[in-house]
Amino acid sequence: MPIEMRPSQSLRLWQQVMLAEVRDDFYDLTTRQMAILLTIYLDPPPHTVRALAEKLNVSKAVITRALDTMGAMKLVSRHRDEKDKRNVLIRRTVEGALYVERIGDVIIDKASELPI
Amino acid sequence: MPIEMRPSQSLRLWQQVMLAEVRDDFYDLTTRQMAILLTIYLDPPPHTVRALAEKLNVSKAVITRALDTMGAMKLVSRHRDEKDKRNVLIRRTVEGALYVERIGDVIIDKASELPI
DNA sequence: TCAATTCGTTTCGGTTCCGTTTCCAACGCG
DNA sequence: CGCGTTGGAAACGGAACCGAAACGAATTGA
Repeated sequence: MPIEMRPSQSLRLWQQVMLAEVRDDFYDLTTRQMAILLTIYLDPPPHTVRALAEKLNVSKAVITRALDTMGAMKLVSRHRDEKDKRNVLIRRTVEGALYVERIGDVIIDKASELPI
Repeated sequence: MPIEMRPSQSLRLWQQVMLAEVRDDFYDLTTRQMAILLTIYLDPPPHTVRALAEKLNVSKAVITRALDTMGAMKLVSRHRDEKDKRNVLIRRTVEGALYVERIGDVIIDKASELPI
């Protein structure tokens, strides 16, 4: 069964998750960074800079910088593609997996508390 | 009935909404700005800088700056409280209401498309 | 009345992000 | 081999944001 929500519920859910994120500010990711992170963790690998840039409709430089930031946070890691050494493959990390998992927990938690 | 989701569904929903936001970049709001905007539109007025700052657990300066930005985008408006002229009351705008409504539409849309 | 408090804004110095352009190593094809 | 193409990073100047602190105006209350 597909998830069904009324407009007021969807917005309230969004607000509650955003508030949780701001209040406990685990990592202060931008919307773009969050979209990149989730794509890396949810879509099947391999992930390259170029492919991510196309999927998000942004420039490659945006992806490179986001990977710099999230790499420093240890949320993702970069590795040269040995098959084609021009490519960089982006991989998940244990820390990143935990972070993403926690986001999912927050969403489910807030969804379950939603007024009917 | 409360909304129920499995972890994979919740994360996929989050990703899809983030991707929609990034790709069509309507307004490029930060997580904080989005939390503030939704609170103004979903929680009952009146909204003051101080109350918003407490609700989000951030400094008043953060709220002031976010209101500057979103005010320039015409998503919210500021008015002096005539009862107590130290206060600033933050109000909704037509443009902001449309924007918030659209976010709700995206969430519902993406939720309905979620794999079972 | 006048000092203390409250509210929101502004300023400071610093960091991070942005878009664009330029660069370089690796590839692939003639 | 040489040369155009590709993938990603680096460089550039500009814009936005940050926390902390200082600031004025409005209010309170002794």
